Amino acid sequence: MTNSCSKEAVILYKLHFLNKEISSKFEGCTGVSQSRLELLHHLYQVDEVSQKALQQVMNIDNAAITRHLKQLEAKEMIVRRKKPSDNRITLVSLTDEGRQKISSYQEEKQRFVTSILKGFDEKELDVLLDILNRIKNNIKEV
Amino acid sequence: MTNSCSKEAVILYKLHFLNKEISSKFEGCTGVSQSRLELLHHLYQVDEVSQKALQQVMNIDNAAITRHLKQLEAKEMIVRRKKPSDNRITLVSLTDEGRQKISSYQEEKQRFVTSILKGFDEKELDVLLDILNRIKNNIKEV
DNA sequence: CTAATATAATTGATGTATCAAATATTGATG
DNA sequence: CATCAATATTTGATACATCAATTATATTAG
Repeated sequence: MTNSCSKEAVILYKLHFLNKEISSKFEGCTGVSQSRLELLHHLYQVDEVSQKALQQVMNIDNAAITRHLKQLEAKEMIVRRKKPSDNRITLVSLTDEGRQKISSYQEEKQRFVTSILKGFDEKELDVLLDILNRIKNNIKEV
Repeated sequence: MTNSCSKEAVILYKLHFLNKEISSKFEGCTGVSQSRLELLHHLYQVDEVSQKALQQVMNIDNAAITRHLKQLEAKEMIVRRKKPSDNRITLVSLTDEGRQKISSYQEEKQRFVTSILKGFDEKELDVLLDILNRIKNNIKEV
């Protein structure tokens, strides 16, 4: 892959590779997947949300939300109830146990991310953030 | 996700998000997944390889290789045969049609990656490459 | 030579994502 | 009010990855 490819192609390849590695290690270190923790993080910041709202903020498929929540419900980390004023809508909220558990996940995550970005100073982090934002904007136009 | 998080955590999140977007658009633009094209690219550069060797260079699970190849074989893009001197080993090679098709995939990929990295000059690409390499090295030690 | 071990590939179970179709409920219109 | 359209969620089919167990073959030690 490294030879006979444009520099851009190598970057794309490395991004892909990196992400696979990160996802795998993330789960190993924190005990939860990135997506799952992101979902929990959103719930952490509110009292109650509809699945629809969750789905939109997470930019993930409806079906995936349903399935995540089903599992989290089974583990008693969240509760769901129908919105009284509109029975189409399901409202989701964390249980107390859920809320507690997230704190420790977040700590693990912070430890993880610090080690991944070890050796980067503030200025470099900003450069990287800027790069990621620019790529994100480029993607939107594809 | 953007609030109440360390800069590092935001970067991790954005990397994750970016990759999801890229994967999705990549497939839409090129008609093939990143992994699949990477596999084909490796095959493109050699005459014949064992599945084992493919698996190692791609850093992907054995089972995933088997299943990719099964599909590619069904589409007549590759052929497989047992290595005569060791029947445990399966050797894989592209068909002529496979070889042709890859060329057009690669063109699409180049178009795609160029648009994703639009606005980045040579020096910035090097900076990004360097960053990705450093992160990769950090991950190895986690 | 035969039993134990190692290697390569495959298969089955599982996790997480997608899309498309089905279901339930609400709202709006003739 | 009856029907039709819109909205939220769920389910089923598919894709692609993992791990663990299985199969087939080769190698090695006794």
